[in-house]
Amino acid sequence: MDVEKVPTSLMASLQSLGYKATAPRKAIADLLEQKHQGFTAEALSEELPSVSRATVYRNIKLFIEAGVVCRLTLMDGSHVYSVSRTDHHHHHYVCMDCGKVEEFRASAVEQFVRSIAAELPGQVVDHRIELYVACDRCPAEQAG
Amino acid sequence: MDVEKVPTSLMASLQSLGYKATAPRKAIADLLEQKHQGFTAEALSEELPSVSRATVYRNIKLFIEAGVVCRLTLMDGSHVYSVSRTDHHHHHYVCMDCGKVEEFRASAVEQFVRSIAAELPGQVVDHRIELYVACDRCPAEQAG
DNA sequence: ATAGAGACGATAGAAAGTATCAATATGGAT
DNA sequence: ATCCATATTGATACTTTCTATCGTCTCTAT
Repeated sequence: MDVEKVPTSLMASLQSLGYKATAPRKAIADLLEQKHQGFTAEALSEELPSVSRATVYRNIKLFIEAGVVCRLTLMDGSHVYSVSRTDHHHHHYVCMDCGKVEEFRASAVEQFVRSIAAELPGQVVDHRIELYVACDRCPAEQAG
Repeated sequence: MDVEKVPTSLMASLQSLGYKATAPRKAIADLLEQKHQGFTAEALSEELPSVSRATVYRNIKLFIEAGVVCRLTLMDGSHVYSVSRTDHHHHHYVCMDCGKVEEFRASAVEQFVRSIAAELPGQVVDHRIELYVACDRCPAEQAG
């Protein structure tokens, strides 16, 4: 289990895909840089009243496409988004109470996926692993 | 990786929780017994025009509560439901093409989850593992 | 400075699921 | 077998989350 920080700015990652550096986009990127909890699209939109809701949704999609934001599914089926701090394939655990999201990598999982894949007909195209936790320090960690 | 069939009827599983055996409920249960692909709530509703959409949704929730139906999240974030054929804790793989859902158990995964849990602050409350596959035999397997 | 692709805001609409509530059906008690 | 309390249903309105449309505006390459 390890995580490597990749400090490239979120805006830069969109620009490298050819997307323009517009003001609303920068505002979203700047806000995302601060985020260390999972967030809903709606909440993000509310934090940026100067940016149209449609634009917030559009850009979340682009950030996901660029690989710098991930969408998680909570136990109730709702979605939260999380800024990715690593370049590498990884999975997430989410605190059900404070919304904090952490990334992990574990070769054991990937190995398991490969071994399952070998037993199945066809190809394993992708996989998703999510852990839902109740972190001990929630009350102390409520922040952006 | 193994699967144990539990042939108890879906209706019986609701009745054992104290829910009544109504005609719409039976119709839903009967249809579910046939299902070997994942399905959306909407599609199920369309297959049962004699049952109100609200009743279909309500009962899917009850079947999930009873542990005989599971909700999966596809890669695009949409939800499909799948009839569970086992009593035991398990995970799923879904064919992205034909919608077929299979259950698997693998002690390696559970062991991994325990080992991750040991490294985290707090408790791992739950976990979800989903594999997305493209099964070789899709065209031959399109059926209810 | 300009032009054209890309992006934006505003708003309407789609998709998926939930709430409300009057009418009905079920299952246990009699 | 009948009755009754309560669970359940259907119809519909509503909510939430997200997408499409479209006319206008803004980047960025030249």
